[in-house]
Amino acid sequence: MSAEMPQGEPEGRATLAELAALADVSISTVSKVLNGRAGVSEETRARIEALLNDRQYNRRSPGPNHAPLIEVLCFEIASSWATEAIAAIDRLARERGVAMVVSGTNDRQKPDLDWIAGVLNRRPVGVILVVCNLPDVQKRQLRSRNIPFVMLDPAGQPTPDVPSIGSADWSGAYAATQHLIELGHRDIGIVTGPEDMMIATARLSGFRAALESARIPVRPEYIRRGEFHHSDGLTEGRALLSLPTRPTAIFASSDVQALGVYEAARALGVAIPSELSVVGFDDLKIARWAGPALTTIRVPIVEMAEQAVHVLLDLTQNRAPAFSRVEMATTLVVRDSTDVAPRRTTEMFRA
Amino acid sequence: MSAEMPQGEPEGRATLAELAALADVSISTVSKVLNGRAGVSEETRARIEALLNDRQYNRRSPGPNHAPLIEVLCFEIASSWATEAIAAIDRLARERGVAMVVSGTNDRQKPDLDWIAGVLNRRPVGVILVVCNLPDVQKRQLRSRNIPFVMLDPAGQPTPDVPSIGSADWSGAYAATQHLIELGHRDIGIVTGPEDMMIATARLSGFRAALESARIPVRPEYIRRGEFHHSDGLTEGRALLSLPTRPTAIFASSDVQALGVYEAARALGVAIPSELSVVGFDDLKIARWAGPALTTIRVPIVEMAEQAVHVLLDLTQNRAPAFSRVEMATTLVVRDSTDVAPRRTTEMFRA
DNA sequence: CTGAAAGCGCTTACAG
DNA sequence: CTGAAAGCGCTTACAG
Repeated sequence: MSAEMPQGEPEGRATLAELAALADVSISTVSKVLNGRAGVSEETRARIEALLNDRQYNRRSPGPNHAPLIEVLCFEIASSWATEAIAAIDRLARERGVAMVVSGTNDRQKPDLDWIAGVLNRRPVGVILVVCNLPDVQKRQLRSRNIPFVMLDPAGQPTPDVPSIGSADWSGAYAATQHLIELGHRDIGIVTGPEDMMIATARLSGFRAALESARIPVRPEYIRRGEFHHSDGLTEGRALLSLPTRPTAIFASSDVQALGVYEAARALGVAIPSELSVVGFDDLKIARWAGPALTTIRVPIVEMAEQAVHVLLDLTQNRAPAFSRVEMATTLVVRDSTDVAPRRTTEMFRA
Repeated sequence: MSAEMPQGEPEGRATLAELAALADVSISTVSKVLNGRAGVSEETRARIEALLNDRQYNRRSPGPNHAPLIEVLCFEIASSWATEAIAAIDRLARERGVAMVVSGTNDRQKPDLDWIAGVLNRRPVGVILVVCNLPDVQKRQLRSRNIPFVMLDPAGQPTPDVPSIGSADWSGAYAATQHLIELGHRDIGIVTGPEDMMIATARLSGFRAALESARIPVRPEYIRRGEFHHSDGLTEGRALLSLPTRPTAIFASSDVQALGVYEAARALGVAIPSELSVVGFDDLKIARWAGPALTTIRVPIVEMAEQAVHVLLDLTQNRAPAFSRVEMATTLVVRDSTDVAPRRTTEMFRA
């Protein structure tokens, strides 16, 4: 037995075999639980999970060599939204002496195949999912290793067992639309986000509800589907503005989209806000910088990110969070891109 | 066999068995070389080491299965520039199976006090400094631990012993200014970046040089200092446009600044580009989205970030990089914010 | 749902 | 110096 023996640790970390003996099951079964595979009764799974937890399986030993990490998985890492969230997470995590590993999803809603392997290897304190979700297997893998996770503005139907932090998208969209209605607009178009994203659906739904409350019929041709990108705002904005009865206001489901609508309007010689009012959603920095400055719905990204870090650190200390889902209030920010509706008849004949 | 199978990779990473076959030795021998054990002839060892290197065999770092990490330290993590760089680094690093730890500097040019401690603890494969620098002590700490580092667009005087990747700022500024001169502008203002940042100095210097080449005197009141922010573009832009002889063109040292100049012009009722031409620097996405679309100097952020990762991974394998400093070419991108100089006296006539 | 068994990638003591 | 063989920790297809 040479000095190379790596088992210098006081207890040595548990092996599957030991755990199997303790739980009175086979090694295979422990392995399944550890990797979130199916084919284990709920009871057995619970017993083994408790054991894994108890024996700190594969858990980094706390001590001088412990550099705590938070994993952040982002959909569209280069988007302004993700950027502002990352910056906020970084600031708060740094205060707590926790470093931040950032990964992109390669622009899909689910992580790369080898992402989870890296995470399990790194043994982070927790995981924050920014506008993306995890397959169930991976959720189970994280849970069995006692790595908590939180969703930030989840795109899919939030699962009740995962704490998630969102924004009040429906009421934001309602407020945006109401603002336009109060300005006298009746012909209001919308560029939506992708159908499979909850936030897009919520925004569309809030838009509809506000119109219905005001007894304004919802015209199908005024509803245009798109992604949240600039190019979608441009394409769908152009489509809306080329309609026989063109809308006098457009609600874009994101600020970036709204800038696309700006470009469409510019190209077609439609003046904002005198001939067309535009409302965005998010209140990114670019909303303030646009010309004219964009009226939009403020999503409190920084506060949301801070919540996410707090909840995660609570969970890390095995403190249950106070909620499973919270939606932070959105607020209407009126700037220069919205104005009273132009008079239909005169405007139509001149154009 | 479900779709979850993680072994879907076409090539997978090399196994000892494969390497053994290639080297025509036993698995045991490869294992010995891999772990620095004695009992292998120098010749065999060299052959196998070459192979390991060649096949990018995943060397296990000290500690139980260590996942490789790149550290990225960013000045102003939420800036568009940093964002685009981070996204590019992430993409490339992920391809190589390396994760990315991102830290902000709390908006100073040097890292937080406890940053280096975390880095040494995490034992990253290397460090990328995005628009920031390290105190000498920390450089020495990294060197002594064999952790290579690279500067991306360094703000300070580049030290010859640290590989750094920049952009051709001087020639970019020269090209921007020349473009304005060719359009007939003579009264050209500039909003610069902070004096202590090399890139700001280089851009100002290129501006001056172009004017001097064209024998246009440089008026001191046309040179306004600022940070690279929107607010500086606004403040200094307003100052320039309020001058008795107001400039007909403004060169902003960053795109974000240029949008600030847009806002100043809007506030003062100065039309772009008919009454005022504006050129930016960076070619961020927002440059394309601005109204009018911004003429700017393209800095190849993505290519620069990729270079940084490549150099770092080269250094990791103890291969010296091909250079200590490289500046990637910038290019003039003409869009809609620049036009021929207005005739001083009849500037109201243009439609 | 459960576990025996085959197997994988790796390490190591040991015979040649 | 070299490699056959035993073994370790783990995963997984499959029989029950």
